[in-house]
Amino acid sequence: MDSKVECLQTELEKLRKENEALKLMLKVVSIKNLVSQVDVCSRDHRHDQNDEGSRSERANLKVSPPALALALETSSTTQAYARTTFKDQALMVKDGYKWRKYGQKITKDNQSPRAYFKCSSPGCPVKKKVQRSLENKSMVIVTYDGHHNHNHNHENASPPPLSSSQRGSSSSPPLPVETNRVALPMSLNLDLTLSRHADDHKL
DNA sequence: CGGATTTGACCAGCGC
DNA sequence: GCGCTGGTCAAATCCG
Repeated sequence: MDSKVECLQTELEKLRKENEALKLMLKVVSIKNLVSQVDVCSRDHRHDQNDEGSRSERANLKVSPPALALALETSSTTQAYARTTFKDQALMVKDGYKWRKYGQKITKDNQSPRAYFKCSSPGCPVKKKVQRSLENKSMVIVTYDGHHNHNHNHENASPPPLSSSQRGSSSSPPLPVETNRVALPMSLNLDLTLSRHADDHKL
C-alpha cells in the first residue's frame, strides 16, 4: 500500500515538473503567436481597404479556444492548426462559424482525406479546407480562403465566444464542450502537442 | 420534410 | 496534347 502511495507521489511530482515545463513552453508559444499576429495586423493596415471580414476572422482566431492553435495568414488565406479527435472523421473544426461541407478528396501528398467547406451564411464567400496533419494525426490543418462578410453566426448569439466556437458547425457530433476549457491536466497535455507543433512551424 | 452530408463525376490548371 | 491532381458540383442518402 505504502509503495503504491509512494509511486503515486513520484508520479505526481513528475507531472508537476512536466506541468511547469509545459507552462513555460506555452508562454513562449503564445508570445510567438502574438508577435506574428501583430505583424500580420500591421501589414494589413498598410494595404487594406475593405478588410472588415478579415479583422473579425482574426479576432476569431485570437479568442478561439486552444483547439485553434496557430495561424499563418497570407493575403486572403489563413492557415491554422486545430486539434481534433481521431474519432472525428468528418474533420469538423469548431471555429464559431457555420460551415456546409461540399466535398472531400484524398490528396497525393496526404492520404488522409481533405474536406472542403463553405460558410453557410448566405452571401458569404469564405471557404475552408480541413486536412489531418501528416506528422500529428490528432491535429488538422485548416486553410481558410477569403474573409467573412458577417459576424459569428447568430445560432450562437447567446453563449460566450469560447463555447460558441465549440459548437460552431451545427450538425456534427460536437466534442464534449468541456474538453478544451476545464480539465487542466488535459489541456496542458494537449498544449504540449500544440506547442510542439507551433514550434515546428515557427522555427 | 428540409437541411446537411456523402461521394462519384466533372472541370480547370499545370507540368511534361 | 495528354495525363495528373486539386477543387467543385449535384444527385443520392442520411438525420433530426
